[in-house]
Amino acid sequence: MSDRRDMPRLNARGLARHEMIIKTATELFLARGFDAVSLDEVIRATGGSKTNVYKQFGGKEGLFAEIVRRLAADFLSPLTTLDLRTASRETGLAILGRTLMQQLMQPRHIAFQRMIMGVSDKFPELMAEWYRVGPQKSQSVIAAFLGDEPDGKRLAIFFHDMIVTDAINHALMGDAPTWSEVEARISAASALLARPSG
Amino acid sequence: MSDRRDMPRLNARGLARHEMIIKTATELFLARGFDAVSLDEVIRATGGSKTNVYKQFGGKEGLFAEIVRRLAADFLSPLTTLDLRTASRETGLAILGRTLMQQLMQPRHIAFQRMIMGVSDKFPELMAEWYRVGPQKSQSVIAAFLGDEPDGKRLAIFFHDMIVTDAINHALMGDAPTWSEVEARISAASALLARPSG
DNA sequence: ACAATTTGATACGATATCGTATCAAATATA
DNA sequence: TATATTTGATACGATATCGTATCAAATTGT
Repeated sequence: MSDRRDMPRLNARGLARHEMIIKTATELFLARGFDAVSLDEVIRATGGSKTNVYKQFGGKEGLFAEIVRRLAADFLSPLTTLDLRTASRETGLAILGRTLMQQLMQPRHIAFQRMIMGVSDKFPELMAEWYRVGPQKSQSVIAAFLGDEPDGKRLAIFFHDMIVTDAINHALMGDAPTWSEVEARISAASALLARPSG
Repeated sequence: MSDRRDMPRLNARGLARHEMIIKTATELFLARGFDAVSLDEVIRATGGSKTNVYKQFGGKEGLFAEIVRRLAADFLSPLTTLDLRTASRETGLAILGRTLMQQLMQPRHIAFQRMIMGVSDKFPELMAEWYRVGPQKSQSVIAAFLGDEPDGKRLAIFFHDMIVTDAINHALMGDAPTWSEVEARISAASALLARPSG
């Protein structure tokens, strides 16, 4: 329903404000969530005025949606540039796992996950979009590496959730695991799935 | 810092109000989260007056904390009454998994998980308490069934996260898996962990 | 250089929140 | 029965929110 008739064509100044609003609001939303951040606060921190937010994004929810979409797409970009053609099954899984976890354990991503889950009832479509470009994408990359074996898709989900879930839960409650603990789990999970019929 | 000097000794009426407030507020918080529910609304739906909330719980946050503690402890109670002494490793895991997922896939639990994760930055200790009586408890039961094998604790976490994570993610975005899909995952995970050196 | 559009600063209305305070009604206690 | 305590209903102050409206300043295009 976003009606673009009222959208001004952006100046250089307007474009700068557009990006600045997104940048500032991103940090505020990540730090405190959607509800706890007011538009007035975003504008105080950004400069300019609310005019921009309402003309360019339609309002607070539109701004939030734009921010979530940008963030979600960024976290997993390193995963697509790996070349695993010479790696063994176990080694390849371990490399995938480490690359993935290096991204997901960043405080920004932890904050993002908290933010998106907290509003998943209010914005289910945003959560769905996150899932597609987040967990689902990771699982696809893993499944592609596993090849065409039966149940490859399910095994990819298993591997993903084995190495990701508990670490993120701990991080969410301010008790992130050490990196060596993360690596230990990746090794164990890789070994588990590398075995013949697995 | 909850100072109990101002807490009245509860009447029969007072006790009834105490429980009624918790019951009403529980449903409201589950439905819409901590921030979106106002105390005035809780009282409108409960009857009585805000006097009770402030004298008995200290305020909105105290009420929320009490509610989270009660809910968290309830979800997994069925898990402790299972007798798996005659079950094979694979069958026992499957039974544990099904019992667990029957609880976790309930809409009330999905709402609870969304609620607790959304406020995990504001109330990290509440999230920690949830983790202890939730995932950690489940993992303990699973580990106990697996016995004293090396890495049993880690395998229990793996099994738990393999069957739980993806289903809950889908449920959170309003796309809960069918029960037969849940069972298929439980079977696959049980088989995976039932193999000799697993 | 001048007119049209976009952006900035600010004020406003309507509404809502939390926590406290007041005083009347109901209940418990002596 | 008389007194003390708890509960109910309500009002209040301070503060905050969103979305809109107004009008001046800056920038763009002709």
